[in-house]
Amino acid sequence: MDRPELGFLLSRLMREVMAREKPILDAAGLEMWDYAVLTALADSDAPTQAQLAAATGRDKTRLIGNLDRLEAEGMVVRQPDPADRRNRIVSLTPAGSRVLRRCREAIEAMEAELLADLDPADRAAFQRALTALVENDR
Amino acid sequence: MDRPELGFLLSRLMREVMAREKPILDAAGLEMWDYAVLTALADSDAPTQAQLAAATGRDKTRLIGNLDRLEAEGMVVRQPDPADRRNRIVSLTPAGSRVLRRCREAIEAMEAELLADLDPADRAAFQRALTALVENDR
DNA sequence: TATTGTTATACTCTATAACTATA
DNA sequence: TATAGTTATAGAGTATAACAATA
Repeated sequence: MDRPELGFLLSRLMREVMAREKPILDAAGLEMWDYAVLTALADSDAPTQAQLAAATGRDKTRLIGNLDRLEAEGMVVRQPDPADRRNRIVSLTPAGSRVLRRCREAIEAMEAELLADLDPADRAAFQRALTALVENDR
Repeated sequence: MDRPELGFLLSRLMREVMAREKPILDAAGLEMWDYAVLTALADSDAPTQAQLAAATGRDKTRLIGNLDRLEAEGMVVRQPDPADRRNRIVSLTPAGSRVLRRCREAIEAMEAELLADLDPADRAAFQRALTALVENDR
């Protein structure tokens, strides 16, 4: 066949990455989206739920279930914004930070293994290109 | 933040690619999965539905709706396999081939544009790495 | 009995529109 | 009136099990 299309390759690789992430997140009691939310929280500074929804590309109504669960498990807290009490500021708890760090380390190790067979120069170019493509489409 | 994770980057890029494919497929009256099925058909040789399901990574029960629609629109035909009449052999019609070729050309042009800003060496390495990663995880 | 394709069912995920409380 | 967060509802997508025809 022709060279496979980008969409085809990306979806296959995405499926593989998710399959390898699943046991790690399961062990931490996290769903895929919980992890995305925790990661976004670690990278932002005291976001409102609306800002957090935008940062994760998740709809604000769908974010709520994740936050409910994460809050019930003590990984995040929601506090009213004194400046505008319609907003709720979301932040990581120490427990949430710990869980996130553990997952992140395991996932980075998994990714290193996944990429291990690549030629080192190709690996670097791959990561550089991927980052650039995502930056461009912002 | 740390370097973004592979899963994060892949999902963002995947989302962008799908967003750019959508108008092309809409114009052809195809859903995303219809296109995947047509592509797999062009690359395989007279597959049964089970083989086609495996090739697309789609469950056999979910494939049926796509085939029903594609057959109703005259893009594929299902014929009983004379050698084993439990099987149904799926094949592209000339009309299906035409639609597929038009979409494929448009999508390849879209991808070329998407990758146009990359350094040429990085672009080649990116495609090489992506292909290798998908091959490995087969 | 096992397998291919199909249908039926329940379950999850998603999108949309109300609702509340604040502004 | 408009906005942030929440809830409710309906729709799409998915997984699973059963079924008919054939081997």
